[in-house]
Amino acid sequence: MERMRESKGGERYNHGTTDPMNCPECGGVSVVEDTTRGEQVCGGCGLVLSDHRIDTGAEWRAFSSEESDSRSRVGAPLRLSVHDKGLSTVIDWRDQDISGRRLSPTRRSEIYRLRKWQIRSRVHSSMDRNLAQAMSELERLASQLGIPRPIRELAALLYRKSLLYKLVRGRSIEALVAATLYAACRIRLKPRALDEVADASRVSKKKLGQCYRLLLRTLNVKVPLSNPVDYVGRFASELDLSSRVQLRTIELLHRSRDFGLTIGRDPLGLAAAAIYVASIMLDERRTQRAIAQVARVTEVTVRNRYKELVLKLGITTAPGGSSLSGSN
DNA sequence: AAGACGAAAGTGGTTGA
DNA sequence: TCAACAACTTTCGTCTT
Repeated sequence: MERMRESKGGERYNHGTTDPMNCPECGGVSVVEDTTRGEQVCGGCGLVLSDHRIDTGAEWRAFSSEESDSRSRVGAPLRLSVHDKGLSTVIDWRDQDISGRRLSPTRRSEIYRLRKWQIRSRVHSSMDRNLAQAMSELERLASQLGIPRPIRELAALLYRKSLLYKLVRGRSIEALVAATLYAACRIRLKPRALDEVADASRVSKKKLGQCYRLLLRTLNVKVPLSNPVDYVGRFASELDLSSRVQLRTIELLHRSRDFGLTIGRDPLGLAAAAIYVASIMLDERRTQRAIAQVARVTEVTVRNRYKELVLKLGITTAPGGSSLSGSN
């Protein structure tokens, strides 16, 4: 019972959002919500994962459905990718009240003072300044890579955690932001190539890789092994291939995994080669160069994987030349 | 001419002594 | 710390369609 009360090292987990991570203590995934206490507790070892959770439910009671409908709350949802979670007050620069009337001179000087302090207080600590900068970099990077909102929010959460662990010390904000985004994509099974993320940010691939590994080690985040199948959808749509080709590609990848062809191989190259084979099989041929470009590997790698695939899966080249047929 | 193929040399990361 | 190693890249010449 005593164990239930201890919160890990003064750390605060995200409040009011779903934590996608396992328990840092036992790695368990069964998280129990204790709504009366406002706590999130690991069902495996009893560690309190977060306390002071925000009750997002209504604070009023309604006794009829009309009453329930007539009461509501408005406002933007909490967003972790905005440094103050979108909660801060904004004082307009216009000297007008809500209905557009001009303010009296005394009122105006009062608002002027309020505005000044509001701006001063918004970014008050070094941590907030860091967050503000990091979150704008995150937005820039994520929109350049076309990464959807939920993954950005997860990246923001990872960044907030790494700030708590003081990982940014001695590293560039850009590198850590890029690393959190890369990790978030992989956690949500929408992996991007390390190259791709490094290109979009001003961070070298090496730095990015170092930051990423540090992130995993320190935050104890479990990232699923990168699976070539996860790349198929994106590559296929970039190459304008039909869903038939996608399905065939996935089938080929499953079979090649059974043959042990995937061990130690770059998943990007595997996905590329499988797409190449499937595109020929289903008569939607794309060139090795085009596929290699999309997958960010070289044609040589596509060729090598393709050769292995054809050899081990017993796919034969028909006398006609370019058409391939599987032997099941 | 474009695309595919293959050889050779070079690169960065991992492993084991 | 260093050498060996596997996987991958780059480059370039040749063959095929």
